[in-house]
Amino acid sequence: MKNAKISNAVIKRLPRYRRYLIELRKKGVEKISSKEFSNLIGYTASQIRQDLNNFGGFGQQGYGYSVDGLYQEISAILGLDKEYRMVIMGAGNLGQAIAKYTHFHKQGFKVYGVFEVKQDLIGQKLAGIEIMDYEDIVEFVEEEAIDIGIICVSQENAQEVADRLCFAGVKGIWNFAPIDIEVPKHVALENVHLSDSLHSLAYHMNDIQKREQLNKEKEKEETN
Amino acid sequence: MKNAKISNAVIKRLPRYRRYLIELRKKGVEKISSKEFSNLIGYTASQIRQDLNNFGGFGQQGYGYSVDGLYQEISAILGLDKEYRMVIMGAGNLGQAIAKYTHFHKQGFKVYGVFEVKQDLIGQKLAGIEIMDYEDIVEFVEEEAIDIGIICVSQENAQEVADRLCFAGVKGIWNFAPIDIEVPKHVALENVHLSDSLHSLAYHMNDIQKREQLNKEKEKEETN
DNA sequence: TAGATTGTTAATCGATTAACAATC
DNA sequence: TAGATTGTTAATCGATTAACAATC
Repeated sequence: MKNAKISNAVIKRLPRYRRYLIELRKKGVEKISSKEFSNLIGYTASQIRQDLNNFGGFGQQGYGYSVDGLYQEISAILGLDKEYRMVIMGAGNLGQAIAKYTHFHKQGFKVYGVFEVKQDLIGQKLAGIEIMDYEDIVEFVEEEAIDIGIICVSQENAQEVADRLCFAGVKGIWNFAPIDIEVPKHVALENVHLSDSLHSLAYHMNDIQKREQLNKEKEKEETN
Repeated sequence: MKNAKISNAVIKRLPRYRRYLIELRKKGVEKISSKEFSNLIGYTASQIRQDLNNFGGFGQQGYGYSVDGLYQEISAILGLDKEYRMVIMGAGNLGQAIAKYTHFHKQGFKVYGVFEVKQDLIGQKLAGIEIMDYEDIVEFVEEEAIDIGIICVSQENAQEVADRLCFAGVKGIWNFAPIDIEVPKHVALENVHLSDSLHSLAYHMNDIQKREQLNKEKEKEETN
């Protein structure tokens, strides 16, 4: 159990557990059973227990789980008890928005620089963070011990930027470019494909409408 | 086969297929077999054929799939042959970035208004789009036949904004607030939980490091 | 001790992969 | 016709759910 590979399905649920635990803590709830948690979060009690037991026995038979204890455990599993040093690649709209978005900063994910190729942007400041020359990225990552590179450049440049970041030694890449980039296996990669997400939304909207249409037609037939 | 519910795993792969087909088309490739496509995209040939056959027989035995034909089919399945009328809720950093991001506009997802409660922002323009009073959202959605509401407000206000949008009659909600909102079942919902994504990245970074550490220790032991 | 709820094993379900007959 | 590759059925794999003994 100690170093078995955990399935990605489980990992993707952890941040969600954590969000609900934060809310419970705010409300002053001290303990919760897997059944109560199930009613709240919508996963089965069985799945909750199964998920948590991948990492250890955090509960207590006959009692349940300590809300704060579980929150601490999940935070540690995700590595949120550490700080992360980040750079943003690309000072376009998305890069700027992320630089300004304080939400991540509060959670220990801190932006130390924004990198650009456009000479007119270099030297300016974004929410107190300097925009620097893309040419200086490797040196910066090494000297500032940067952990994460956030890719906010165009599809065309994303792979080259990723290569440069990996060469410089980042441990993780958060990719917002609408393309599948490749990274060496010792670098973690997380994609945020916004277009894909929007396309998926479009599908579901149309699917709902198509089903409503079909139901109406069926009702009509039954009336006849 | 015609109106069977398609699993979400399949739907999530469709935009990715489509992206690769666009690239192939750009390169002038006219036909592709499931095996060639597999090498390119990284899914098994079997899965590709299985996925596509949920919607119909788009291929031809002994030949393969027409790149352009398949692109058209998948676009139609996703509903990308239509236009979508959108509003952005919240003119903060994220709302502003999305308003300015032209990528979606080019794909037929058009923003017709940004809504805010902060009086000092109302009346201003963002990339040519007017910032309007949140109080006027219901009327606007009805009059302008808005399809999609994009939620870029704080966690605290997200549910109330979603309720208002659903009441006004949007068909889909694209939620960027870091909270699980609830919508009636006739409204499609797609979440972009950026924090969750970042937390998942943190996990994988730490997991890689832990494994490297373990390997090193094991090697040491073997040398002794 | 009795009741509650976990941790864990076993059963089920769904999704992916393999195999192959159909057919271009 | 022979070769290639699909569409589809069957087998496998992994993830979810159910069941229950362990234990607080």
